Amino acid sequence: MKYCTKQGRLILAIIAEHGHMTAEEVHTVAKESLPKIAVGTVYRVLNDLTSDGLIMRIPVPDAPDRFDCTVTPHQHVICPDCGSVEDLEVKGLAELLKNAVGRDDYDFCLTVRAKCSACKEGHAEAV
Amino acid sequence: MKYCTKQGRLILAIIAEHGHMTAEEVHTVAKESLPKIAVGTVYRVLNDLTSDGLIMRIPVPDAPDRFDCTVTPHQHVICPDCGSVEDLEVKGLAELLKNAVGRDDYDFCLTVRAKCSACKEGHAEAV
DNA sequence: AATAAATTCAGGAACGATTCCTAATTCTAA
DNA sequence: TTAGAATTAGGAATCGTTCCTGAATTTATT
Repeated sequence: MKYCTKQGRLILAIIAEHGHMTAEEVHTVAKESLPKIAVGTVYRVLNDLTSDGLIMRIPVPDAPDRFDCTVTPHQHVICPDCGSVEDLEVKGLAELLKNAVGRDDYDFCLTVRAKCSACKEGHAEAV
Repeated sequence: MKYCTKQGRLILAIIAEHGHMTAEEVHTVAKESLPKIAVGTVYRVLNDLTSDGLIMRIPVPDAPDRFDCTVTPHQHVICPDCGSVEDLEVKGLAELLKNAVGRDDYDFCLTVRAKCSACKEGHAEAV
């Protein structure tokens, strides 16, 4: 239980409060409380928390991974312009996938790229 | 049309023949025909081909991207052990997603992590 | 509480995939 | 064939992330 240290508890709290943060963002916020905390520590703790299932990693193509504390299975919509992340529930996805893959022992990750409402209004074109 | 050069045509042909290759693999094969071809060229051409829609990029979390010449929309199963990639058709996925996202202007990428049959037999545990 | 052993950390170097830069090469058109 | 444009090779630079090392902190033992 690596997250039972000062740094670990802080990082877990940060992820719980804000969602969908990159490791760098976590580091920035963490430094407010622990000014000397190192990037390496943040990455290590994030990895530990992920393997313990307390947070989940959101791999983002062509951008730094993000971390989310929600345990409920859900997907993500990423804005290609500003990089913001929103949760997305796709009902029936698990079932559909199980049929397609033909077995149970798998992991998957689905990310949708779509402009967030803010970026959509600001610009003319859609993705 | 950047792929109308010697290098471009070669790379397109390589992707068409083998599937799911990483840029490095493409480079290795390409050097058999064009020994002086540079990695940068491979990456640039792959990007050009991708934006022109002639090939598709498969982003693989924690591993180099792969490129596929199939244009039919389909997903991929990646073996966490050996890194091999297989195609996967998930019927009804597009429709399901359209409903979840609530609009049309989006891109998405779904990758499943599951042991390939070879790796599954070799080892005891499933993912 | 003092000390030894173990864990965790900060800091920074190293890494791998990819992009960017520049000078040299190759193509194009007249 | 020669100027001008486009593309290349080669390698340096970038960026997210991991790895390494000695220092700091925690834990266990007495």
